[in-house]
Amino acid sequence: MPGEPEPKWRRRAEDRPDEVLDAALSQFVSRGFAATKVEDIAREAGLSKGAIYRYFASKEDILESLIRRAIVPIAERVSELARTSTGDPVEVIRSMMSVVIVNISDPNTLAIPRLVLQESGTFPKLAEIYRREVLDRGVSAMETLIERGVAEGYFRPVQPRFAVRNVIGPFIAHVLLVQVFGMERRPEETMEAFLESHLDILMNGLSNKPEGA
Amino acid sequence: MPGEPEPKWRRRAEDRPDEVLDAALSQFVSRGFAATKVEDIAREAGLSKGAIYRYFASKEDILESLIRRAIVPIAERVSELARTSTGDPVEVIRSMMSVVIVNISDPNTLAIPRLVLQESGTFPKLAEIYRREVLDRGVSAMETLIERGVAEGYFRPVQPRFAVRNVIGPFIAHVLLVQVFGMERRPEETMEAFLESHLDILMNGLSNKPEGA
Amino acid sequence: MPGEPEPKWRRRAEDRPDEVLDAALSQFVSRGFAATKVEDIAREAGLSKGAIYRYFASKEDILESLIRRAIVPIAERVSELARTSTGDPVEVIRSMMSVVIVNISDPNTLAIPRLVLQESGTFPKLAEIYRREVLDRGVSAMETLIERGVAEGYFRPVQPRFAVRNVIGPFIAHVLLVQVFGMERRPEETMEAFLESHLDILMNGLSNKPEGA
Amino acid sequence: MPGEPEPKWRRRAEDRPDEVLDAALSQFVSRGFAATKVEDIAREAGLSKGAIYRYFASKEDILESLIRRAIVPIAERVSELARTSTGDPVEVIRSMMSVVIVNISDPNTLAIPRLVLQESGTFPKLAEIYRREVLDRGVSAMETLIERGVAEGYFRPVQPRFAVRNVIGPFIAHVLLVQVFGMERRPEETMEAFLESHLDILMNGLSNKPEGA
DNA sequence: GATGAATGAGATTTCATTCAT
DNA sequence: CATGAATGAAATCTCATTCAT
Repeated sequence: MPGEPEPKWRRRAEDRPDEVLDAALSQFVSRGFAATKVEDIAREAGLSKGAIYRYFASKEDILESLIRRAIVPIAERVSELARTSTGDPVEVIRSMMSVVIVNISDPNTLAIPRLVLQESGTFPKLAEIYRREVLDRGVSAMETLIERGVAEGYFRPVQPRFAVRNVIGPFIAHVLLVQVFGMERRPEETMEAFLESHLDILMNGLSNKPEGA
Repeated sequence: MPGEPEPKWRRRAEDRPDEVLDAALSQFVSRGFAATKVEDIAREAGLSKGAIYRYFASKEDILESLIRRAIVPIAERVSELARTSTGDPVEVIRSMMSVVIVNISDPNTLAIPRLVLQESGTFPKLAEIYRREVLDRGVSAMETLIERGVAEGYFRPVQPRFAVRNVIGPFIAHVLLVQVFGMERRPEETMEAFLESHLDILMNGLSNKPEGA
Repeated sequence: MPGEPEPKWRRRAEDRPDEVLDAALSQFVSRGFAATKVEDIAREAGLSKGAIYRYFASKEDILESLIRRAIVPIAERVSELARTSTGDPVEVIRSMMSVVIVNISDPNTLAIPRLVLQESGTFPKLAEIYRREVLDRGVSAMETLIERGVAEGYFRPVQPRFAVRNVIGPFIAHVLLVQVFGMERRPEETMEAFLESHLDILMNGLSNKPEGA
Repeated sequence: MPGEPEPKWRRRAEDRPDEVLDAALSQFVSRGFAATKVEDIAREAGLSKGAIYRYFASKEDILESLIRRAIVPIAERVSELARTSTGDPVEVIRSMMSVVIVNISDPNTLAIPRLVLQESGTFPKLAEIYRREVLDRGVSAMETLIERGVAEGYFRPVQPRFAVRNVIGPFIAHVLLVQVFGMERRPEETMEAFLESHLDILMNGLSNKPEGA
């Protein structure tokens, strides 16, 4: 004898697309695109299989929309970075890295490049979108920064196009080892500690050259 | 013995599994595991769909076998590296990197970690095998090497577990940018040039510390 | 009364069903019943999908209503024909044919038998309705007419049940060839010219019998 | 304890396509293309749903193949007709009509034009194929025949392009009335009787012209 | 009433795996 | 043994119909 009939569903056209993408992201990342059923996404998004197709034309469309949605804020952040890059390049790099660390720590942000990586074989378009929108901009901003660092005497005369790899590579390695391959991490190995180590080695090198040598 | 007709269609049965794995590798990498049909593999391997199942229990079994087969020589090489690691650690790292470069340049070798990466979402077992057999050994060998470098005064007092990321990360970044995301590479950007740049920055750092400062 | 705003979006509810049927007819004919979506009909009728179900119980109900609606005037016309059939049967046939020609030239009238033909496989009920309401009456009226023609000496002693086919068949052939199969029509091949040719051959035959032979 | 294990299925790749088309024809005609499930066809053809797709790319492909297969012999017969058309055109027409009657009496042959008619709305390609391969040839052969009949004095000076409709129309009317709309047929109304009636009316007309008038 | 979001049954199509030949 | 025809489970996508708003 409940007074309220409790409706079977609710109309929420506004919020659905984002909810579907959220659900899809989580499913794609944990099972891979091919192994995720549209019904899995629907269930997690809290609606029916058929309703998904009101918002997306196909499963592949969901994937692509997902990547595009995630890319917008990243691209904006990168553009901003390129503009504000004045003063000691080391400090710029350090603050950039802090941003990266924050993002890397958020599974949902990290999920995007993971997904692009995972599915780039099957959907080359994804890799291309990501490269065009994120990498081309981010990498070239970083190159410009290093170039300036060299020109202004902060850095040794390195080749910026290569040096970029030394800046971002260790992060990628860290994420792969820890997140993808599940290498166990000791308690003291925090992201912050890793950042300090990375910056130290990046700036000063491994070599123990006695001064004047 | 020239009397033997030597039928060309008869190949040694013991070679078949390897041919199947070769074909599977090439297909899996270019289309992804899920999008590859057993028939595709059969066609490329030059035998029939049914024959595949004489050698492998399932499509997944092919994938796993593929990873296992590729891992054996890598693991051996890594173990050997750990043993022969005497003398100037810089030289050891340099020669290791040369080996890495050779392997990275071979699409079929590079294909393995790519594949593991691609399919780790769907088959966590793959990531686990790869980690256990390759990363755990390789990374710890590298750690040991750095540890010794620090102990013997070659290197500054860095944390080996972090420093490893600075050694391998730039390679990973390079491969991802170029191979996965298709960032264009200028003619002068050879692997060898990159190796020199990486080693230089890794050892000496970016920072332009004036002597005596 | 010019003070009334006369909202254009409000149409008389009693017109709606007819508008739905008009829209459905046009859609069914051009795409077939199965390939027509209820939403297509709704869009063409200028109302929403849900509103359709206020007037019709199901898509099939629309189809059946459509046929029934079209059949009423035809059946009436046919009954009238049977009554007014006095005097020279040739003239009756000629005037009947004129009516047929007018109707055949109107795509919407022609659409009904086309639709019945198209969907009779899936919905035998349609064929049955059409036969009972139109053919049974029309054909038997025509039979009666011919019978009288024979009895009164206008016609040769033919079998009315067969002769009917010679009267209506050429029209059907014409429509099929031109409308359904798109056989090109020369400018001089007007409906009127065809009617004259048909009547001439129907009455006088093809044979070139010399008088008195 | 039966000695023979009775295999679940049999390999008969040679015969399958034709069997599938036979089954499809029967299903399409009785239920319409859209209402026929691929599984229905499979069941009637005696194999599984999936096996259908070894021989045909899609359900639509089955339909098209069906029409094409049926058209080949018809087109050949028509071409032959055009060649052998010498002597009294009335006799040619009579023998042609006999052929038509035989074919019309075979449900499977009649099924093809019925199917084309039914599905021409949804698949205009079908109508086009049928027109190009059958009608264009058949109709023009008939036109030529009539033309010759007129030229040689057998026929009155009719317009061949119209007269064709008087020749074939009554057959179409007959088939539609009887087969599609199920008008009941009396025992004496055999195909042969109809043929004689049709020929008589076609040649001599309905009109009861008193000799010498 | 009208709307169109949501449902869910069902249809097509794919393909790993089996097994007659 | 090899082959590839055949199976059948499963996945994507469609759309008539319902019902919250």
